[in-house]
Amino acid sequence: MTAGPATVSTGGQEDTRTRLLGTALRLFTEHGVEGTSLQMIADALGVTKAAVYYHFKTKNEIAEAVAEPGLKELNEVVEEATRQRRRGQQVDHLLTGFVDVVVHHRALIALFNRDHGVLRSVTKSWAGEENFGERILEILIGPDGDVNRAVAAHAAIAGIALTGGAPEFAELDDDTLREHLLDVGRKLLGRPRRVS
Amino acid sequence: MTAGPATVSTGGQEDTRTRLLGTALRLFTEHGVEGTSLQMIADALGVTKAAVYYHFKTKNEIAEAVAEPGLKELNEVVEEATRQRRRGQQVDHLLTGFVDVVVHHRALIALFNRDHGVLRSVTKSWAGEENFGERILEILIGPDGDVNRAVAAHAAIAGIALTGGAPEFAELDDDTLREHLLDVGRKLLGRPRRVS
DNA sequence: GTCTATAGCCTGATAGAC
DNA sequence: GTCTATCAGGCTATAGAC
Repeated sequence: MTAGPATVSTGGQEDTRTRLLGTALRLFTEHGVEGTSLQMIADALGVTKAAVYYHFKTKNEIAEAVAEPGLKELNEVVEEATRQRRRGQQVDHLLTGFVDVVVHHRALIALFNRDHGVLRSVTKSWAGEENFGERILEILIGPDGDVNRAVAAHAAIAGIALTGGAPEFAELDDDTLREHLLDVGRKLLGRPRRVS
Repeated sequence: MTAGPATVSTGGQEDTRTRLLGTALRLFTEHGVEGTSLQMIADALGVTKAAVYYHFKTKNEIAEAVAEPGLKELNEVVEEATRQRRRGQQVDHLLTGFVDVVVHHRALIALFNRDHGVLRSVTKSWAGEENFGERILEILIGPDGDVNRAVAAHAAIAGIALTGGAPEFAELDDDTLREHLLDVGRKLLGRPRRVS
């Protein structure tokens, strides 16, 4: 929010682009991604479809750009978790970090749960970073993990992401939702509750 | 499978319809629902688009018809669970029944995970039966369930469905997958392992 | 660099002829 | 019952004005 252009060397170029992403997010939230046409975005901006096409070559590029903040945060969480020494710390860091990202960007997640399904948009590959969804599962499962552990890890990621974006819990405040989602992860991954 | 027409009083009418559903399922599995056009279905059948429209008024009707066997089974599970006397029995019956349906129809579930997300196609309303996804959650949560229980139940349904349809576990045999998915549900819902 | 105008091709969907 | 012809609307693409 507050996309202040400040004094960027690129000048007003970012202006239309960010304005476009803003209204795109608004329309996506309102009508879903598939339910939002480029025409609607163009009309809301007061420009033509071709003007939209100039900034983003495809509709998917717009969706990716909208999702980027959340994916970027999640990527940082994964990298931080990888740098942890002990395996228990890796799992705990990843779990809490994942839940934080989900809670923080739950509006975004609710959006992508509508059209794609989470495993496709969150767990799959991201622009640049090769499939970092697998990296998340690798850390959670561990080197000596069996099938049971793999199923549990998979269910944890899917359950947390889908539940975090569920409209039923949209009114819950961040802290409460985070605590309950953490509980889901801890039950499935067998991590004890941290002393606070 | 083995859609034997047998001797139906309606004559050869069912023939084209079932043939259509068969190829539709095949194409859906291959390219996803959104990725399959009516043109592709018509071409694969050797007919025109309008011929397809004669049997199904809309593309969604085809998808619903393809998903119907699984939804029908799930509905029976819910009704059976409702008839159970004690609440623990209701939860156990629903959990095992849900896992059974997921495992049995995992190809179908994998299909709908791709385009909709499970909570939209499995948990939402079904032709005729009003939103029976809520009925599932009601039973799992129970009359005196708090928010923590609601989040756990939601995560259990989502986690089981998405994990059951995940391609990573497609090669697993039914019994193994069922056991691990049951474990997920038991951990989240706090049900002890049944003595076998 | 930024946008308008226009067009191509495909989709789901309808109306009406055999 | 089945198909031809046709429609409005979607995304993608190019040409050219400022």
